[in-house]
Amino acid sequence: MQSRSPKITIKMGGKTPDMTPPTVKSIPETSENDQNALEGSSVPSNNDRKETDENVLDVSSSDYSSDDEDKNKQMVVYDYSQNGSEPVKPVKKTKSDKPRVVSKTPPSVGAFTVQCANCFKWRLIPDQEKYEVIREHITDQPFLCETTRQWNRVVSCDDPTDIEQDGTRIWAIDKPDIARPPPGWKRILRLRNEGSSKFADVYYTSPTGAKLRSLPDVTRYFESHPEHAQGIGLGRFSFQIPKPLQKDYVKKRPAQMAAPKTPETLEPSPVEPLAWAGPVEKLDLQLAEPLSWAGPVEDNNGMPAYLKTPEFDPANQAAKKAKTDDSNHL
DNA sequence: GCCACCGGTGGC
DNA sequence: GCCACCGGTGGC
Repeated sequence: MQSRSPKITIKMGGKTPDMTPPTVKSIPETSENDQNALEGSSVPSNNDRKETDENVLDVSSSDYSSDDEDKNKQMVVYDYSQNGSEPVKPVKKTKSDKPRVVSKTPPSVGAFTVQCANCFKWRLIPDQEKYEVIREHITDQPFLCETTRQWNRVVSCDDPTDIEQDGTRIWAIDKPDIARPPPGWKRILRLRNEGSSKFADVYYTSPTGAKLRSLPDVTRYFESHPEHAQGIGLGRFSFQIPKPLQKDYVKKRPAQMAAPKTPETLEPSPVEPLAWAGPVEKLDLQLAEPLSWAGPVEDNNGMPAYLKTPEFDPANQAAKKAKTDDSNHL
């Protein structure tokens, strides 16, 4: 096994001949977990959530070049994110005279991949169902290259990785050990567009076609359909969503403003910090690109050109808000 | 800060 | 009217 972490680099947004080696840095947040995963420790460090053996989804990015929206959108999932990197945000600068151009179609999951616990190479999983089977017991039954024999594929740790983080997709960390949906049920993961307040939504469709988006929903459903509740515990349902590696994919909630300390003076406190939420500053971020749905994973080789080197250093957040796009000019 | 949950609504 | 999608927030 490799000594150090295989690198994950996500690049997207700009096109840049790679002048820098793939930057591999640990993602601030995920990195610790990654470390843990690496060590095989199962203890999530400070984070309450255990994110040790996550899977990572990669939702496509896309290029932004032409007017035609033939972009990729894929999501890939793997296990053991033992590494991290600072994803480069798809910052697209445009004259934002327009408040915002909503309603782009959100990205979709394009592929599932799981990382071998030995060699850390990623193996594509043929379909969601197999992926869910693997994910369900990923902690107790770590995924290995040879696991692919389950679907008659012969691959070993000596073979090259199936897929790389090359900036053509958006990657996200999935939660481990999520139960498979009960028979007749489906678990649906809907991704949101970049800049949304959440990365994705999970819902379940029942055998009767009902769509449930929370545990209380499920409970209510079972109450009204006792006949379908047969031996199905709530433990079979999980609404946990994956976490994007791209740190800024999800818009952060503006910090709560502390209440003014001073009780009062006679002044009518003219102050009013407009809520000034982020549209402005984040603006560049939110024009990601017109994403569209790239097909299945097979084409993972025909990667569109938009690679950008992440000069972005996780360490210096400063750059974040500033124009990252300087570097982004086409 | 994260996440579970649910309300709102624009587009169909 | 429905529903896919998004925002917000309370609780941790």
